[in-house]
Parts: sequence; structure tokens; C-alpha cells
Amino acid sequence: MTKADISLKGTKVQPLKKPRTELEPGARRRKKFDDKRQFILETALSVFSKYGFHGTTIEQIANSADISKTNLFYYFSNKEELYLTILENILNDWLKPITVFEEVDDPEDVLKNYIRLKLELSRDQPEASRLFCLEIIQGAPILKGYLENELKSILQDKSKVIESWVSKGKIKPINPIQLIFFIWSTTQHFADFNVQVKAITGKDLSNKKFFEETCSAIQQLIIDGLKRPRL
Amino acid sequence: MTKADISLKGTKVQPLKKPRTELEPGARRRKKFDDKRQFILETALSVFSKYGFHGTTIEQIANSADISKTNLFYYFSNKEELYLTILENILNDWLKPITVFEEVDDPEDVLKNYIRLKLELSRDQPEASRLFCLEIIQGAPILKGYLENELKSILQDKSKVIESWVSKGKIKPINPIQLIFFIWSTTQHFADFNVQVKAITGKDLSNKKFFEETCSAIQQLIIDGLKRPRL
DNA sequence: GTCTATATGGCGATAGAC
DNA sequence: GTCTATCGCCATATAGAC
Repeated sequence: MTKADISLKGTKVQPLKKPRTELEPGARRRKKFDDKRQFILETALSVFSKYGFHGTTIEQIANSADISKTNLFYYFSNKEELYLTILENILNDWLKPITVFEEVDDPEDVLKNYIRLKLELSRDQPEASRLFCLEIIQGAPILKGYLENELKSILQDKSKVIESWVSKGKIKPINPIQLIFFIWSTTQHFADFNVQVKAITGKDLSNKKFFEETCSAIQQLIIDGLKRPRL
Repeated sequence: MTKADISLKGTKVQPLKKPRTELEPGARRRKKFDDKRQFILETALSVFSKYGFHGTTIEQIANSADISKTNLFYYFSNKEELYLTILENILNDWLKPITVFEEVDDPEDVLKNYIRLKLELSRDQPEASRLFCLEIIQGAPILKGYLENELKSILQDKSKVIESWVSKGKIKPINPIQLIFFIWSTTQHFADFNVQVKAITGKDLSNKKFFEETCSAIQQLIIDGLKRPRL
């Protein structure tokens, strides 16, 4: 294993327990523990997304979270576990929007809706988007298996929806996967290349007007680009 | 300066001398020196693009280039100089395609041409694209100044071309910067997210059929998306 | 749970022989 | 120009007191 590889190493990453509603004995303590863990996770996401796994030190994270280095090791047994837990959480959020693809609906509504949801994700979770991008760009050492299995099968499923639109003549012929890539790339660009966007336009998605302008620009381009040519 | 920051530190990065045609005394030796430097640069690009600046060790690069660690330090005085020289080279290639934007031309030709050139870059220099992306995503500590000045002014220039197309009614109204972002994001996606693309489609741009299919899908979507609505 | 040491190992960079 | 040996630093992680 080279320095640069990060693997699961058999580490079991236990998902965060949801805080319980009934406060049994010990529940309050557990909640406090979970809350602090959650807080560290959020802080760590922010740091990891700036400097990458290797560029980030435990001390940086500890400082940002206002705890000591050793204390951090009380909540996460090592750097990898911390990193993996974050990636796992990101993946869930990243996938949610795609559920809007349903055959019954009108393509225009579905596509507009999906584009907006993805762009909202770029606006509200830009750090998560960037960490995800960092992971993929470096060969997805952790997520590769996931991409080839779960993600692939989800996309095949959604592709059928798009194909049905094509065969019903609702949109013009296009490779469904290409269409999805197109939406992913244009929307994520505003999170991943945020610095470049801001350097050139002076704005980013947190600017409401810029968000709306961007959203409708992408929506229009895709909707109009998919209209069947008139005979 | 945190561990993760990489700055110019006043380091002057001297561009590689072009090998001379006339072989003066000492020229042959210099050429050999330059060639080896160039070879190290190419090897290092490959490694940096996989693991990032901090994830890459000098030893990895040296091994890949089949030289010793100390020998590498003979050609580059430190890790940063090596990294900076690479980034500088990338920037040049990255910008070349945009010169196709000229007002005199037909928008459809220009856009199709530009999309193809950018996609060729994603196909032929995917590692450079990924290293560039790594740099931007992490806040462009080195390139930020460049983005805000040179790149911004180039884009403002090219925007005028696009605006003239709009005002002449050749394409429908669109924010020129947004249009350029769309082309950048959709084409670079196939280099930066190459692993994801390959995991899902089983192919990448090195596959000729896939390249052509992708190229025309992007071209069509953008060209058709920009067509003026018929009255 | 949180703290003060401290062990351990890796990595960038240099010295100096050849 | 290339090599062997090594320095010095810094980051992860642990031990053990409180």
C-alpha cells in the first residue's frame, strides 16, 4: 500500500445513531457523545475538502473543532475512520435527488426539478461536493466498487425512464447516460469550480439572483436542446 | 502558512528551454539535461494527478521515472518547483483552444469546433485536466491570481463575440459566461470524472466511438439549445 | 472525557564520496 | 551526474495521569 492509498482496511464504519426521542438511562450521555461526533464530522468535512486527505492534519481538524488532538482520537480511532464516515454520509445526500425520475411524469417537469435539486446541492453542500470530486478524481479508491455496482444499476434504472420519453416522442433521441452526465457536470461545476466561477463572475450560488439565473440557464439549454425538431 | 498551503515562496520557475537546432559547444549536454527534466515532469504529472501534491512523495516520482530520490533533487531543487513547473505548462495547453472564438465566424461552427477541441484535450491530457481540477477545487492557492486577472480578461473578450451573436439574432439570448462554463464543465467531466464515467458506461474517451458519440451529444445539446425559437 | 507527555515512522532535503 | 548515508522535522497515534 503506497502512502497515497486509502483503503477500508477492514474498518467497520458504524453509522451515527439517531438521537433517541425517549431519554432512557444513559441516553442523554449518548446523545451528547453523538452530537459531538457529528460536530467533528462537519468540521472535518470542511477541512478535508480544502486540503484533501493527505493535506489535512488531525491537528488542523482538532483546532477547527476547538478540541485537542488526543481528544479527537477519543471520538474517532483514526484518521481513516473519520474520513470514511464523512464520505459515506456524503454519498447518501448526493443520490437523493435522482429519485425524482419517474416515468409517469412530464419530462420537462422532471428535468427542471432534477436540475434545480442538484444545483441546490451545489449551493448548500459545496464542500461535500468538492470532497466527493476529490475522491473520484483520484481514482475513487474507496468508492469504486460502489460506482460500479449500486450507482450503475440505479442509472440503468433511470435510463429506462428517459428512453421511454424518447420512444414516446416526448424528447428527441439522446443517450440517457449522456444526458445525466450533462446535468451532473453543469450543476456540480458551480460547487467544484466555485473559486474559478467566483474569480470570473464575482458571484457564486449563494447569491440568490445568480443562483436563479444559473438554474434557468441550465434548464433552458437542456429543455430546448431536447425539443424534437419541428417537421 | 498551514501545512496544506503551497505558495510561490518567491521561487522563480524557469520555463524549459527549447532544444536548439544548432549544436554549439555544450548544447548536446544541455539538451540531454533538458530532455531528462522534461521526462521527469511528465512522470511527475502522472503521479501528482493521482495522489495530489501532499499525497505524492518524491520517492514515488523518482521510482516511476527510474531515478534515485537524490538524483531527482539534482534536476529540481524541491518538490514545489517541480509542481509549479507542471502547473505552468498545463495552463498554456488549457487555454489554447479558446482562441477559436472569433466574431467573424458562424456561431455553430465555432462552438462545435471549440467543444471538439476541449473534448480532445480531455481525451489526450486527462491527467493534466485532473491536476488542474485538483488545484482549483482546493481553492486555487497558486492560480487564484491568474484566474482573477488574465483568465477573467480573456473571457470578457470572448464574451463580446458571443454577445454579438446574440444581438445579431444568430443565437438566442444567453449569458456568455454561463455558456462557456457549460462547455468547460461538460467536456472536462470526461477527464476529471473519468473513473465514474468508466464505471457506469464501461468506456472512456480513448474509445473512438464513445468519443464521437459524446462529442456530438454535447454539440447537439448546446447548438439546439441555442437555436432561436421559431415564431 | 480530557490532558501532558512521548513513541514511532515517514518524508523532504543535504553532505560528501566517486 | 549519480550514489550512500543521514539529518531534522512533523504527523499519526498511544500511554497513562487526572
